[in-house]
Order: sequence, then structure tokens, then C-alpha cells
Amino acid sequence: MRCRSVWRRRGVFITISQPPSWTDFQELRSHRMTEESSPLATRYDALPVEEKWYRHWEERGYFHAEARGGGAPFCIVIPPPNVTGALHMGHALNETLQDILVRWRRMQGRNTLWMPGTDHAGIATQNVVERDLAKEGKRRGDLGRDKFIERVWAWKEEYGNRIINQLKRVGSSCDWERQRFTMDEGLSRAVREVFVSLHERGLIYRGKYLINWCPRCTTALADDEVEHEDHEGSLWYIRYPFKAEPRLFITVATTRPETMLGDTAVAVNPNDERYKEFIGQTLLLPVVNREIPIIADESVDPEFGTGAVKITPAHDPNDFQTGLRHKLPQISVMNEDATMNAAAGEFEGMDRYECREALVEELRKLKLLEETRRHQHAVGHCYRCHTVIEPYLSDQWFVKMRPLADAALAASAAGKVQFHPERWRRVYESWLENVRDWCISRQIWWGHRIPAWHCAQCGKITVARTDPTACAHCGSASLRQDEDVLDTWFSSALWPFSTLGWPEKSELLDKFYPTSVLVTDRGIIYFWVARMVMMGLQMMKEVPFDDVLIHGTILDGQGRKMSKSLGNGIDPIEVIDQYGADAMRFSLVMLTVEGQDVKLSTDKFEMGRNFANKLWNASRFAMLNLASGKGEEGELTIEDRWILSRLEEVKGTVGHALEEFQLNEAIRTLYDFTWREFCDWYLEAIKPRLADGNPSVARRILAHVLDGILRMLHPFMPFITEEIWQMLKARVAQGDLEWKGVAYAESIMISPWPAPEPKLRDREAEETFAPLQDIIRAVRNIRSKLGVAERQLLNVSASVADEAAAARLRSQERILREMGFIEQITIGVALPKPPASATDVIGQVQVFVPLKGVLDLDVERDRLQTRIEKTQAYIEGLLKKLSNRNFLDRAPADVVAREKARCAELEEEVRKLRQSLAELDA
RNA sequence: GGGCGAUUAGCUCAGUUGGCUAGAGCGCCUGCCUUACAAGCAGGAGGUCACUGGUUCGAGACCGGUAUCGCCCA
Repeated sequence: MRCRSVWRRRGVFITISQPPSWTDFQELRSHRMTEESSPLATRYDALPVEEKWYRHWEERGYFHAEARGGGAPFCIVIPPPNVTGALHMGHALNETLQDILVRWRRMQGRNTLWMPGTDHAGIATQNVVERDLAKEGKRRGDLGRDKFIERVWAWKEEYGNRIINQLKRVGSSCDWERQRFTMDEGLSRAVREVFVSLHERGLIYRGKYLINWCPRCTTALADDEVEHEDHEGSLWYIRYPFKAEPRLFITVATTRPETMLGDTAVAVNPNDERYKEFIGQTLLLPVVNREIPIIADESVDPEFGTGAVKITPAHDPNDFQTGLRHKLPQISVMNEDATMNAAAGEFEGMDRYECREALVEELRKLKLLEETRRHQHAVGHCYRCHTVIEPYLSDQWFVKMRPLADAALAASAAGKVQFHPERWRRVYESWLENVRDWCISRQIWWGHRIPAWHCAQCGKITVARTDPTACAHCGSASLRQDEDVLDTWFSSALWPFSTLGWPEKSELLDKFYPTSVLVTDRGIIYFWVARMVMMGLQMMKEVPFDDVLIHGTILDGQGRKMSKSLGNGIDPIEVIDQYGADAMRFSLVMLTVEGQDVKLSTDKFEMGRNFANKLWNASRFAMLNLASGKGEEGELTIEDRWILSRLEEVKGTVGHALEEFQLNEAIRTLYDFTWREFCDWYLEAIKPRLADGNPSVARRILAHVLDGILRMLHPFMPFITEEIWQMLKARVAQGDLEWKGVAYAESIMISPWPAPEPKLRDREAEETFAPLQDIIRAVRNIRSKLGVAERQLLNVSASVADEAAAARLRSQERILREMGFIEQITIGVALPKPPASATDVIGQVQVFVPLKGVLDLDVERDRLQTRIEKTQAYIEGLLKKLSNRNFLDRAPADVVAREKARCAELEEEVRKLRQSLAELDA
């Protein structure tokens, strides 16, 4: 019967007698508890609790905020998830952090609005619906624009709320009554107003430029929507013959031979001696036989390839700029789907990669291919579909970024937008410093259609707030609206004010703009955060938020990003089903420190589940004891004073950590306090007082401290804290157990946050309690090492330095006896060591535990020897320090004094331990 | 090429202005049915704080350099 836990752990019975397993025992016990003693199960069951309270909160309207509500405003706008999206761990973390801030501020009495919603995710959503259509063998062109958009709306109605419902499972206390969508009428009006307004100010323009083109989505993309990846490719060395003497040639190196069909020059560096004499001469473009000049341009790197580069203004961003400088023709050789067009001559109709192969083969035949080398280079991919981007020449709409970016830079420089952690400010700033104009038009159908009309008569464009009937320039009625829609991020950039009612006058906007905090991942600092700041400054004349909290990215157990293609994601909904939302939230916050990435695996959630269970059982214990009898007034004992003082400190630490966005520090503090102090020491300390049947002030303190724990934990673990708190509230009301007049509201989520009251710190109690803990631990250690059962009552004597110390310790005899399972304790000055005693020394106190017949001399000798060695090692360190003249002279006096005192104390400890060791055989 | 981050116990991570013997969770070892909790309790083992040079009375922390891994930008 000695190794049951082993059997249970291994799940195998290895004895002949087959004793009952632990699981059997547990079932029996929990059955007894639930049936006879308490309606509370020994294991916390999260799911029903979470479902119940979320519905309750929503029904009571606790999430709802009004402009006229009391308290200083606190507002967070949600980073709108894609309407096509499904909740992933990144969302779960993001939601959790926002909900903590929101619930905390709400409890503090702030007028708190958490504005939720989704964005229409133009390309992504269109892709999803097109895939649906493809199953029916149709393409969007078969439906036509209007029918297709109807279809997308229908899809949105059916599936668009999925992610919202998933956010609710996390516990998010968003004001759902105010939920918005970027394609809403109101938000669409905001988009249109901003577009027209920026156009009027000359900050939006249209033009033919080289943009990033996704041939699969057949749309333009913004610079930051292109993901660069290093690819192992080739560098082809191609000979371009001179027109005047075709046997001579210049060799150029290129990674993209197919674009040579659009070459309009070859460029060399003007300082490159090798080529100086050829500048101005004419080459014959191979295969095509077009005459192209050799030009000189500073931008050419003489070190790259041969130092001579082909210039293709219509298919390369650098060449485009070079082309402009030298007024070169722009010859586009591809169609929208990256097949070759008529300008490619014999290659027309081929895909760009087919063309590459065919062309290289052709060059080889012509003996114009000099060599091919392996070459590592960065290739841009579409961030939505991962197709290789084609730099492509086309008419697009742009936002002129320089003036907007400068304003955004000024705002961060002036400290109007604070990043947490602060280092992200530089990331944001360096993007703004280098940003190029933003291509905002997309050649798709799902999105905000650009409010610009092309006149068939004069060819000019009319941009208007209301649909025009006549051209603003010539009055013609033959107008056609621009086919393009706007980048989804254009509407997202307006989110902090468009959701609050802008461009209408709105009380909500007046009250809550600028919002308080933005919580997001570093991945969208450019896409979204910077653009919101720019748009906020342009349209509202104020930054959209004061603080930006950048949290880490969730990675898998091996440190890789979670992705569908790797299949390494953890589904938050499955985690919630298995462990509970509170457990998930707790674990995520425990693991996420100051914006560091989080390596996650499902077993990490056991931490949260175990803590929830611990809290549940501690509360269960409290409920059982608060159910009977009233909490009488009376003298506070040492453990009461101690726990109240500890609670006070925790209130301060947690509040301070939250102010500093150190949510991890806050939850860690609460975890340690709840488990290591409240459960391990306070609950254990008051058990005898509760059990002896005498009315006790302990009940009041118990209720009070639990209340404080629950309130502080509520933002982190909203469901379990509400469940327990409601029970506590009922007990407190029945038993008249209020302490210090703390009011119990209707729900914990609208109860006041525990305000720190530093004057309630009781340092004397903490200083008294700590050595008591040490003595108890010493007795436990002796028991454990010498094989004495934990609850076997012992007689102990404690020898102290003087009568005053003895008196102090005697006054705390009760708790020593109760927690140390001591029958009789003798406290005196310079007591002799009883025969056959185990010993330990804690500061000035020497503890003797007589163990006649039990004491194993060898074990005790080892124990003391180890203690002595460890203490001695520490003393040696201290002595070294204290014998250093420099330390004595230069370290602060209090540090020196502290080390001296510590050293003396430890030397005394060692002396006593040595003496005990010597007496052992006596 | 530039920037940022990481490197601390077997694993995952804390360690806030430099100062008690570097902590936690998981894992590991010993013991435990202890009327809140075995998702637990009590006790314990386990660390050249990546390497290197420096600043300092004192460095896991501050400064310089190196290495490895990761992210972002070009």
C-alpha cells in the first residue's frame, strides 16, 4: 500500500493484492462531497459557468457604454478581425489583453467603451466567395458585379458572425450593441468623405505607375502587402551585341530574363572605367532586335554581375525610376495574368515562367547566353495568396504619404502616441520616414468603390461626395464610375473615428475620441497603426489613441509561426472547451511578457486550469465555513493581520503593474498571493479557529481577502471570479460578514476595483509572521527527513537569546502549535538541547525536536552537516566581501551594515548547528 | 547590407533604477487518503545566467566585441 501514486501515475497495478486505485478513491470522495456536504464539486467545471455568466452580463447590458455615462472615458477599439476569419491564438491573446484593460478600467469607475466589429477584408473575402463559385463551375464574371456583390453580402450574413461568436467565448466584454463593419453605411460614408476630402487637398491622386501586381488576384497591392522571401534562383549572363559591330557585345546579368523583351536601355555606372567609352552607343536587343542605348546612371552597382544592367522600366521598380530619369520608353510585355502580351512577339500567350525557359533556350541557340550562375535573391509574394508579385505598369490611385507621414512622425516625437514596449516607436518611425506613396486602388469588386467618375466627353475625372450626374469639368452626362475599390486598410485606417459615428456629429465621438489604448500585434504596425495615426491627424486633428500596446506573436512549441499550411495551429475554441476560457486567458497572460513572443503548446493551459481549480477549491472551503455562523467582531490574530497586510501590498503591486501595461507582472503577483500565501498559509492557519466552533473574526477576514482576490482576478479570469463572488456575496449578506464596509454590487464586473490604502500595510505583522513560517518549515523539514508523519504531534522546544524574544514568541505559540502539529512547545532562554533531538536554527531561534526512538543519528548527522556546509559557504562569500577594504569604504553604509549583521547571524547559526552536531552522540 | 529581439535548471520562461544564498510552472526524487483541492499537500535535488573583454567595492542586469537562433526592413 506504499506506492499507490506510482500505480496511479503509470496506470498499472503491479501488486498481487490490487488495492483500490486513487481514481476510485477520488470518485468516492467527490461523490461524498457533492452529495452530502456541499453543492460544490471538487473539480471546477468551466463550461456551464462561462455560458451562464456571459449571457447574464450581456442581458444586463454591463458591456454597454453611453456617451453620457459617468466617469472619465476609457475606450479601446478592437483590431477588427476579418469577417472571413476564424479565431486563432493571436486573436485569443489580443482579446484577452484588451478585455483585462477594459474590465479593470470599468471596475475603476471609468466610462468604458470597447468598440467591436469586423472588417470586410476585400481580397480575402472575395477569394472565399470565388472559391465557392468555382465549386459551381462559375466565375465572378459570369454573375456580373452586382450579382457577385449580392452573393458576398449573403455569404457575410451567413458566416460573418462566426468570429464574433468566438470572441464572446473568450469572454470579451465588448459593447456588442455598437458592433460595426467596415462596409456599413456609416463607415462607407466615412470612407467616401475621407477620399473626397484628401483628393480636394491634393493628397490623393491618380496616375500610371509601376505597382505591385498579383497576377492571381489580378489586383494591385500596396508595398507592405508584398512579402519578400529569399529564393535560390539563377543569374543569367546575356550578351547584347553592338548595333555597329554585332560581333562585339556587352554582357548583362539578370535574374529575370523574360523581362528583357521590354528592355529599353542598358545602364552602366558613369565611373566604371570598363564601360566609359561605350556610353551613348547603341545595342541591339537580342531576339527582339530593338535598338537600345547604353546610358550612364549613378544607381548602377559596378560590383553586381558584369556592372552593366538591362533596364526594363515597365517591369522593375529601380528600372522604372531610371527610365524616368532618362526619359526611356516603358514597354509592358505582360498581361494582367502574367502571360506574355503582343509586345513579347513570338512568346505571346506564354506564362512568364514558360517564357523564361523558352527565351533562355533561344538565347543559348543564338550563343548569346554566356553563363548561368546560382543566385540568392529576394522575391516578392502576395500576402494573401502567396503568388509571386509582378511589378506592373498601370493606372492606380495613390495617397501622397509624405505630408501625412510627417505629421505622424511629429506626433510620436511629441510623445502623443506612446508605444509599449517603447522600442516599437522606432519601427513605426523608420517606416514613416521611408514610406512611399500608398497605392489604394484594388482591381476587385468587394470593397468601397472609388467615388470617381470618368467623363467620356472630356476624359477628365470627377470626384464627389454624392454621385454626380454631370461631369464637373465639361458638364457631360456620360459618366462612368471608376471600376476599382479601395484597399481595405483605407477603411481600417478610419476605424477609431468612423466607428464612433464620424463624419456625423456624435456625442460618442466627442466623448471617446481620441481613444485610450490600442492593443495589437507588431505585424500590423505599418498596415494599420501608422495609417490610423495619419488618418486621425488628417481628419480629426488628433491622434487616434494615447497608448499602443504591442504584444508578442504566438508561436508553436518549436518557435514557428502558427499557420494553416503547417497545420501547427492550436484552436482557441478547442482549448476553451477543454480547459475553460479563464484557464486559457490565465495561461496566455502568464506566458506573455513585455511583448515577447509566446511558444505555445496545449499542455501550457494546464497551468491555468490548475490555478482555476485551486481558486475554486479554496473558495469551496471558504463557502463551507462561511455558511455557518456569523463573523463576530474580535481581536485580529497574527495571521489575520499578516494576510491583510499582504493583500494591501498586492493591491499596490497589481494596480501599478496594470498602469504600466505589465499584465504579466499583475497576474503573477495574484497567482503567488492566492496560492502561496492565501491558500498555503492563511487558509491552513485559520482551519483550527474555524473548526473549534467558536465564533471567529477569521470568517470576516476570510471573506474580505477572498473578495479582494476575486475582484483583482476578475479582469483576468472573469467567469470563475463571478461564479464564486456571487456565492460569496450571498454568504456575506446572510452572515453579516462585511469587513470595512466594502460594498457588493450586482455583479463583480461592475464592482469597485480594490483601491490601495498603503496605511493598511502592517509591517510589524509581516515581520512577526515570517520567522513563524521559518520555524514551521524547519519542523516540517525535520519530519520529512527523519520520516516522522506530518500530523504526528511532537513536543518542541525553542531556545532564544533573551527574555523579550521569548515573550514575543510565546505570544505566537498558538499558530506554531497548530501549523507545526506540535503538542507542547517550550520557549525559553538558552534552553539545553534535550537528548535525542533533531535541531535547526532560524536566526536567533534554535529549535529542538526530541525524537526519542525515532531519531536516526546518521540521517540527522547528514542533515546538520549539509546545513552547516551550505551556511558556511554563504558565510565565506560574505567574509570575502567584508574583508575587502574597497567594499567597506565605497559601498553604501546600510549595505555594509546589513552584510555584517547577516554574517554575524549566520556565524551564530553555524556555531549552534556545530554544537548540536557535537552533542548528537552525547 | 541595416535594425530589433532572444540565449538563465532537463523543458518553457520570470528576474523593473546594479546589492539578502538567481526564482516560477512543468518534469524529476522522497513521503502523504491531510474533510477545500491527487488538476492536491509536505519535503527535496537540479544553474560556469551563450562566450569574451571592460566599467564598478559589487554584474544575470550596465558598456564593447564574438557566436548561435528568430523577426522586420532594403
